[in-house]
Amino acid sequence: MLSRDEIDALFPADLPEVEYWEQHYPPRELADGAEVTRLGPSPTGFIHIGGIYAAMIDVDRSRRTDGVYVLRIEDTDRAREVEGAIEQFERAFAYFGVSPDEDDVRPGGYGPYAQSARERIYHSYARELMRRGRAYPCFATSEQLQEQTKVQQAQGVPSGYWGKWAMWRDASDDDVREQLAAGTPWVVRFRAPDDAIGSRARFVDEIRGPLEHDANRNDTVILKSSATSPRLPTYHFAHVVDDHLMRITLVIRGEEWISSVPVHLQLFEALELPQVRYAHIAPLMKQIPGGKRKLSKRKDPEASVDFYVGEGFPAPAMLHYLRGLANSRLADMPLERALAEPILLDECGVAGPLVDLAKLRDISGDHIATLTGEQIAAELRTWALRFDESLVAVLDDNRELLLQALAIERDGVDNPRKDLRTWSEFREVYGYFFDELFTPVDGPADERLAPIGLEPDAIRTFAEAFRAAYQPLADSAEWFDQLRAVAAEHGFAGSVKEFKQNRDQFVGSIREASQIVRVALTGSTRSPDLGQVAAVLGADRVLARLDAVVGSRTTA
RNA sequence: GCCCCGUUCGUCUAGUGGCCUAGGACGCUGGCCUUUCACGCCGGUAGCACGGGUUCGAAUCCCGUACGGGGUACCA
Repeated sequence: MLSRDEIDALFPADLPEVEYWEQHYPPRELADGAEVTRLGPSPTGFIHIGGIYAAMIDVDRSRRTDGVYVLRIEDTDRAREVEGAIEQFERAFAYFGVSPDEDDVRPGGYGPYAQSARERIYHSYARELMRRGRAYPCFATSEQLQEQTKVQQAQGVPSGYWGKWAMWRDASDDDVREQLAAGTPWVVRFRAPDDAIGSRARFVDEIRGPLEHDANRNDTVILKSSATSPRLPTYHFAHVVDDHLMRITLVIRGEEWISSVPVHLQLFEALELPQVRYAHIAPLMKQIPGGKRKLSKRKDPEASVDFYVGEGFPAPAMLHYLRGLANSRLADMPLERALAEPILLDECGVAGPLVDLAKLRDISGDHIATLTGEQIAAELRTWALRFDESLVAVLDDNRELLLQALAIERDGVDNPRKDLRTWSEFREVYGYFFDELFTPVDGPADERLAPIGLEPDAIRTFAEAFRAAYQPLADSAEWFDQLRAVAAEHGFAGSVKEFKQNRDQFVGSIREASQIVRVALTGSTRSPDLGQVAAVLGADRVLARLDAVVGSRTTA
């Protein structure tokens, strides 16, 4: 082992001792039971919906216990960094109400909160480990390591840097000095405990209970190689140092980390630091032919938070859905209560759930149905500002019309319609109220009229007659009576039942007649009560749209 | 290869040895309500991965197998 002076010479002379950091980041003064949680995203592109899922649980645990939720940017892999990723995080977290209590824009005394800015801290601890003989420099090249892995695989022994394969673990001081003097690039490796091989690591996971794993035998890298600053730590080392110094109590992270817990435990022990507690959550999955897999950033648009925000799923609906995934107890509650109730770790599922957009849409529709027209107008506008610029102008120019349209079967009704599930659906579901967003049908043969199942001639005839007799009656029942009257005159049965009993005697039933008018006015076979729609539209629009069905032969 | 985590209706799940001829929700679907579209209401559909144990009794406990996910990186 190198002398203390030789080890210290590998680091800047003014590098603080670990005691300095311990005092600089003292234990937090929080009540008993307060949880300090953290999320450590890498700025490698868009934020994954799983990140929001984890953040939501972090926020819940910390707020419930009067603790703190910290956001730490894990940017130790500079090669994968993407420009603007941090701003994107900020926006996504704000949208879902899971902004951190502490990060670089809301410093809390435990920063900096980006790992790339914490280099000196890691170095202090790495040097300390080296002084204690618990870490050492390694000069192996990646070619050497790859070659060794091949040999290990051929021999059927576990691959890795351990036992006799750990070539620099017990190298002579002279060999080390020689490499250092020659300027060979080096990394710092942790010296796994000598008794690790063959022993087991045991720990308790807050979600899964007692877990057991082979103890780590690898001398894992803790400081990566780099000729110039920054010489960054690996995840394992950064996790231990940061989570200790930030005084994190509860680490909630993906289950892919379970296999790494043994090395983390060894690191805490070697540094003589108290352990954090762990909760490993199941990953969000996606259905694929023949099975399911983890939602992939690259392949699945619905893995991205942008997808949900862009589609216009309201944040409360998303949160309700995500909470239900975490604790199924919450899925069955009304939204407001589901958001207020705590997320319990021991109730979290252990198998990765599939993200079910049909279910999300259902929840979203339920939520929007509880909003007032004013609220919908406001939310919709906020969404459109970002994703549908041209819609904003239409909404602003027709505010009264918009509110009237939204009021149909919503205001003062026991069970509002659930026709709007996302903001992006607005154009499709309510667009026909606005001339700017509506394309009138193109004659009786327009394909939008096809689902009714009548001949174009019959459609034209009825539309023409209805148009001729049209009265803009305000009362919805009276309004519909005139439709019934015209329908009866033109051979439509008064009820579906009547029509079914004597098909040959009728052109269709009141249903078909109504649908002709519905498609004429709205372009769709689905819409709220026709009388109310017509009242909001106004007589001029109604007549013009009926004319459009009749077609060029009798343009009004 | 080795190690770890998992596996209840299509999906999310309840279920911790008898309350389970397995409950709820979404989806799909039949009907009712209705002058039209919906909403709502009532009903239906469909599941304990497989094989051995333990037990008077197992979805629940044990063992094995299969399948899925993850780890075995100077990625996180």
